[in-house]
Amino acid sequence: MASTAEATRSPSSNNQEQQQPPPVHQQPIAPYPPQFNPAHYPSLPPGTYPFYAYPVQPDGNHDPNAPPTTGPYLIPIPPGMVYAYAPIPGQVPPGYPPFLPGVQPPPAPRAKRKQVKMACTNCASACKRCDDNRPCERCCKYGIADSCIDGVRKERKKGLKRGPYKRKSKNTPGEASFSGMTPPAQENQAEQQVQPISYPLPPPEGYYPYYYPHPGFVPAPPPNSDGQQTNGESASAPPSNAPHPSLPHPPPFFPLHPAVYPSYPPYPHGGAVAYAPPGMPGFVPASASPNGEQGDDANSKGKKRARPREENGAQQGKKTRAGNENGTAEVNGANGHHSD
DNA sequence: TCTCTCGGACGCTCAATACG
DNA sequence: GTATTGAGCGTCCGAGAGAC
Ligand SMILES: [Zn+2]
Ligand SMILES: [Zn+2]
Repeated sequence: MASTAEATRSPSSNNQEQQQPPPVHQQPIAPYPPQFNPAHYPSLPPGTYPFYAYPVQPDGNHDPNAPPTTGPYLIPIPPGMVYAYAPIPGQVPPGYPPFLPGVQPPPAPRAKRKQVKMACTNCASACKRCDDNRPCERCCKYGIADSCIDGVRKERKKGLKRGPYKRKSKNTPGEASFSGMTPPAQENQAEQQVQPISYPLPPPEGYYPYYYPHPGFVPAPPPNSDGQQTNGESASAPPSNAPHPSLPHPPPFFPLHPAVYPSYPPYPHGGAVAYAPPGMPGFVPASASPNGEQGDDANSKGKKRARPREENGAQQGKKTRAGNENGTAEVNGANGHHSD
């Protein structure tokens, strides 16, 4: 995408430099403009706010803790058209514009901790992060590489009776596929009737879905003097500006000029992770890669930190560890901690 | 400031259980 | 047979303490 606030507007907005509108994040939120049929979008949950995108790392990961590179990216579409959940909810990295005043970002979901399959004995006994290399990084760092070996996993006990399982039925109609991708703030709102939506691609871990007009399209320009709707195929528009073939004619939206909007890099694989309502012609995820690979392990895992460790027990349905909290931690040798 | 210790949160795995 | 559950067993976060 065109990176900063510089990159905005439609191709016909060449003479806008003189006006210098305020940064997008300082402009008021407006409803979807009429040319965007609201019926095509899920209703906007309360607290939605303009979308900020953050730079990606060279490896394709999207690290909100990384220092800003070229400054904040803002969706290069006129303000008011973009409503989204932040890709990293609840956070604005230092140096980035704040969320709109009075707008409450949804709480950040807890980042999932990634474990190695087997920690080396040194790291295991120190309760420190290990890696898959031998010697591991920590052992190298502390000069104990020679003793960096895998521990031995205990065999799990067999034949333990468990009693009946509770069956938690899968998605009942009406709640289904949104679950797990819905910001907690929205999930609580019973009145927010959410239609089951199946997304063409799963978002990278930690991302919420967001909705906005495809970044490659802007509202169609007003009719010309003939009263005819112009389109990208007209002589006044460059050929590369042709409307998406799937769009009705005349197209409701215009593709952006690729020179103005060359790409959409804030997301892995060089494209935005966009999820359009099903059946919306032209609203194709910008990064819907031909091979369908996206949000895979390689780019979405293992990058997150900062586990907010305050709220004890208020886990999202996380099992509680019976028997460990009350001094019986060593039963069965499980959690075999620091046993000397 | 760095390293070590360690309580305990939480991830991963897979046997037990449920179900078609 | 496959799918799901949920506990065993593991990793490792992060606070506190001690050493330098
Ligand atoms: Zn290690
Ligand atoms: Zn090691």
